[in-house]
Amino acid sequence: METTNPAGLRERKKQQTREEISAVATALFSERGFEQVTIADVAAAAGVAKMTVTNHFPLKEDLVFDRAEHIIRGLAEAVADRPAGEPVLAAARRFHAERLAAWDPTLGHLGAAFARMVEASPALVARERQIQDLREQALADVLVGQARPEEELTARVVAAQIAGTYRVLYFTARRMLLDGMAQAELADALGRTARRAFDLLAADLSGFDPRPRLRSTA
Amino acid sequence: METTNPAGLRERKKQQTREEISAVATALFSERGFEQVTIADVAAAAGVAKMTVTNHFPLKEDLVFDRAEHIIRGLAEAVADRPAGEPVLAAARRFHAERLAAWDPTLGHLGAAFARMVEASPALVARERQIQDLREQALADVLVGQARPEEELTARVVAAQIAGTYRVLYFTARRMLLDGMAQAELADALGRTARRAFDLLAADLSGFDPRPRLRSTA
DNA sequence: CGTACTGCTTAGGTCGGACCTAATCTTAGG
DNA sequence: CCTAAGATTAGGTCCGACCTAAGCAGTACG
Repeated sequence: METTNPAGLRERKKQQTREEISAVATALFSERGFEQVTIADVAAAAGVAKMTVTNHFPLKEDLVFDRAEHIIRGLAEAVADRPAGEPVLAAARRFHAERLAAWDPTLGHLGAAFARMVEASPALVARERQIQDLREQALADVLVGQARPEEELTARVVAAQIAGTYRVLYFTARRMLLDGMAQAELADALGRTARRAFDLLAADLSGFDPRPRLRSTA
Repeated sequence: METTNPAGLRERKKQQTREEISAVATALFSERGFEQVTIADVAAAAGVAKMTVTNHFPLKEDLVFDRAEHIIRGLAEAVADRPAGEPVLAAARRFHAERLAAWDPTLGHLGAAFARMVEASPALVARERQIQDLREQALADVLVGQARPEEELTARVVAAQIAGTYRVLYFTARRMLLDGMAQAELADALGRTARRAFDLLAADLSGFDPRPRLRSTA
């Protein structure tokens, strides 16, 4: 039977094919742009059949975001597995700090070339947002599952706030990259920004009004 | 010249065509399901050329969400035009209450049949989320534009929190509809839920932990 | 009041992504 | 070995997105 032998030759070859395709695709995409490369191009360049590409990557966008599952599940699992007594928000904050310390690029810092490629393609931007929506969904599912029925709304609002903060931090990292910030500086800047963002999350923002003074109409 | 005569016969005919197409499409979609109807089907049923459909509705999904622009801009404009001295969160809360009082179905209560049609189609669910992301973007643009540079992060976090709350309320309305709640009850329930959600937004949620007591692993 | 212009609509395409079926080949396990 | 499982292949269909050129119906202006 042997469906998922972790080290079987079969499985290794499959992964090898998958990574070969992914590597070739990323190269083509950053060279010519996502929309200017067809799946047939990728297949030809990788020396496999078109169907093999779509078997490994059901959507063309998956060729770029091949760690989507990891991004989607990570936060939800970290919150689900948090130590007893740790509030949800603290767990989310800790998880972000941990990922940042491990320099996990799924927080948004996959490199300037990658960032430029994504921003140049509406399809990739849309897919990126969808992945982050799914991450919010996964987190909400965990929280709703743990909450009493009368807490469901609170659980969903908390999930939205946490996922929203992660999203803001993700795009902030992207903007820093595109502005040409060096990696050494980026790590520090991201850490500081994350601390500020999570502090804001816990703070009372009901008085926020960026326009209290009169200024000429922007 | 006369490019946009508001009451011209030309313009009226165009709107008439647009609405005819939209009506025919909605009927076909709720009858057979979104994916089971092609653009050619819609064109044939409406008695126009395929190109006419795609001229009025660049994406197939636009045949369903033809008020997208309205949804996207409404919140941002309400916040941008808020009275002097009114905090952002208060404006967002007031706008939601106003739209609910006017029974504006873009808050999520477009009818159970509509809700079922959307939920049955991955493409429509994705488009719906994208519209809500664009709404967040629009709000963030307004707030960032009004804020001082050092307030930018705060502005983005606030935008994410408000848009997140709107999204939670939207899907809560959807769930109520799908659960078969009657319209009379729905109006009331939505109002109460909205008040609770906006209260949560202002409250300190940093202690939220739906699992403080030990329960057997869910 | 007729004519020229504008721009909505039409016809008939191309392109590419998503999906399908059946055949082929390779490895794992009996 | 030899068979079952499953990865890969070949060759196709379908349909949404997009294009160009031509047709046609209101509008504006002389």
